[in-house]
Amino acid sequence: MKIATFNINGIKARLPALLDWLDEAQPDVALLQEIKSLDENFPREPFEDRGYNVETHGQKSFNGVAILSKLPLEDVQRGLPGDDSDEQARWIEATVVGDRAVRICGLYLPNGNPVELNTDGTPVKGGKYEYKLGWMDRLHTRAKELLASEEPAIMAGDYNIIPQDEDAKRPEVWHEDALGRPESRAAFRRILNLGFTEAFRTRTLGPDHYSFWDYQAGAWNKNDGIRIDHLLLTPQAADLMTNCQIDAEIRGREKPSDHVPVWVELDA
DNA sequence: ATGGCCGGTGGAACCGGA
Repeated sequence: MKIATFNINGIKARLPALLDWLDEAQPDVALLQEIKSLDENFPREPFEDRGYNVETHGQKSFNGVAILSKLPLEDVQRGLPGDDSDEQARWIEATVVGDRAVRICGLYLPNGNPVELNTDGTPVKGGKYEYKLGWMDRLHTRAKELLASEEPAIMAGDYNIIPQDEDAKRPEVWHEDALGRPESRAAFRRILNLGFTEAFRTRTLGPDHYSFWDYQAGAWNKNDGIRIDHLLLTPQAADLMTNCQIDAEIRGREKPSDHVPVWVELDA
């Protein structure tokens, strides 16, 4: 079972590029972020024509996540539990049944900039950085539940976290940024330390592996990127992993997203 | 060499992104 995550930065603008990649890469499951679309405006037909089941969790203008799956999707849940006042569409999960059932969660973790801190170092209430860290606390809670199930499960998406300095071409640029600050990295590690496997780094070590290049300042041409799109696997899923890759070349194509797909293959 | 963006909204700038 090939499972990919891809922040497409707008379904309407990305439709041709997304369909080209789907036709080539042939993922069984694609988790999409930043669809920037209401559910009723999402163009389902081209995906259904290709044999994908489509489940969306969108909102107007911003955010929005979706699951495309060639296998049936069961028990679809929308929204990350833990805060009924949170109206941002950043989480969707469903069970995909192949040879085995796999619980698959797609997420778009808040960016968190600008970072606003009180003099004691705590994030300012109501600010975007507090929202990011609070969202990660809720993710930690959901992650514990997934582990407790002792089933194959995956949490994949745009984490907006640069895990380590080697995950950025220019690490010093990110040390005060919400994507690379110590508090952000610690919150990510705290989730990993529950027992998750970050798929990419089990198979590929070293620098110059990125999943995002800014549209500005020729970032792609200079390979001035960051690695912020991740797939986290429960032990039962990690034991099934046979491959994990970043489709970086997609970034150099016509009208690309600023992110590229990252995928795993599970023997499931 | 240097500087450099893009999508959505709504119908011009502005917000949000990372």
